[in-house]
Amino acid sequence: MKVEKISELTTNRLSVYLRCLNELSAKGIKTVSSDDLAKRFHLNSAQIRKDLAYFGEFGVRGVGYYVDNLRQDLTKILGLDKPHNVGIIGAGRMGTALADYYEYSQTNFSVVALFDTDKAKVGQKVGNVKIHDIKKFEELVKKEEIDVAVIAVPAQYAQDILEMVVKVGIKAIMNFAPIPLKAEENIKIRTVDLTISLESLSYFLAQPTGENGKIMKPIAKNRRIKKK
Amino acid sequence: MKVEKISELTTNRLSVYLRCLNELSAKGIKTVSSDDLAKRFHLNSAQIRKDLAYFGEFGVRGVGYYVDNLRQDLTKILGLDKPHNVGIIGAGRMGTALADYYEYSQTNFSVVALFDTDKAKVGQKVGNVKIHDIKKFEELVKKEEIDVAVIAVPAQYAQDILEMVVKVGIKAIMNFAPIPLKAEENIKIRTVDLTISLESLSYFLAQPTGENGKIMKPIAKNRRIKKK
DNA sequence: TGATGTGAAGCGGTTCACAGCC
DNA sequence: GGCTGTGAACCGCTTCACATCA
Repeated sequence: MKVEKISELTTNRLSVYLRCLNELSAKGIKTVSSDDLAKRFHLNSAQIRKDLAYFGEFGVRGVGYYVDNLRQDLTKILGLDKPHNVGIIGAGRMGTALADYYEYSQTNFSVVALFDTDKAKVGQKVGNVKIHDIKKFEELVKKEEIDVAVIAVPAQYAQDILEMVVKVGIKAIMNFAPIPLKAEENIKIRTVDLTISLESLSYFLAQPTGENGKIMKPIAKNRRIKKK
Repeated sequence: MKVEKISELTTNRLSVYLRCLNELSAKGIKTVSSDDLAKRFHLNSAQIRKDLAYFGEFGVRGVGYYVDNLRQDLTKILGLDKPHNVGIIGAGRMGTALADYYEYSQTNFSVVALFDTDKAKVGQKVGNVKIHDIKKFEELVKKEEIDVAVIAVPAQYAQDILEMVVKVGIKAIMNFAPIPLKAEENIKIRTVDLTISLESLSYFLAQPTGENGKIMKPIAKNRRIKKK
């Protein structure tokens, strides 16, 4: 077992493995080999083994992995056995949508408060979640034991909001503002940038495609004739 | 200039560069060097130059890049000068939130239709966008010239929906179902998995942190004592 | 002189392939 | 015999460093 730092790519895949195992478990399957798992879900068996090996020896040679044991182990590794309270900052379209979405997805995260500067919104509710004045953020973080913040404000305010959030002691942040945020090393920021995602589809659609539909090459766009 | 295939990492960064240039342009700045750009926005100057070099020679040695020229070039490379019509499949929380969100974000994408199987939803409107019966998908794709699909249905239906979407000739898909989808090579699928994002925060919060707050190492979770 | 464009080096993640163990 | 756990090979992306050119 390695004790080096684990790549986020690895932990993301653990989430995927856990889902796969949940499916298998629901089907009543008791053990699974890395090869079997890989074939069923279009994964790579060597990668599964390597990812798991970072955290311990979960398999049995000649047999594979015990589905339910591994499910429990991954749940614990991912911290999905501990509850967290979420505060969403920005009660605009994105913020309210996320509040609504997360409220009804059964996870270990529960949304306990929304925050906004707009007086007209403060006091209203989205589902069962109340919208508070952003000035009450610190107070609510203490009272509701919020340990995760979701930033869903316009890009230009995002960095300032982040700094406020960090100052209050929150260490895990999900950012939906289309801008990369900067914080210290020990703060975890996960940015979901829907604009970049759309623009990557736009790029794809803008490509000239060959017979087989594959992207052939970029459009030459030189303003000058290349000497070499 | 290279003509190899371009990594998605590169094109994602082009989106970022374009935003940065828009900011500079708004400030009235006319030229910028890769070093300057990198320092202002916490990027890497060599990477900026390399990314741009895939598409042509946009810079002037000894000067840098002309902000407005480069903005235009990137806009064209990313295909942001051409409009696209989007159909969102799944008028649940996620689908309606996205419809609402995208409708008011000024991009070259416009949401023209929502689709659902639920008869109670069909006929209703989200903002200005009507919800249609999923059976009318092909018809609407033709009529409204939809060329981008957003999949916002529960995980278990996502793969089937994808296949329906592809069959109708759509080549660019954004997937919000928490499951990796499989399609042919010439189809572009961009998956945004909010569950994995949350679980990665969960993992982070579950880690034992040292003095400096850094993640020290994974929890040893071996069921057996390691022999070696 | 100053900044680009780019080959080469460096680095991290993935895949291979097999020794070791059940 | 079968499957894990893992060193080694491989591959692709990032960063360096400098020849090139306005």
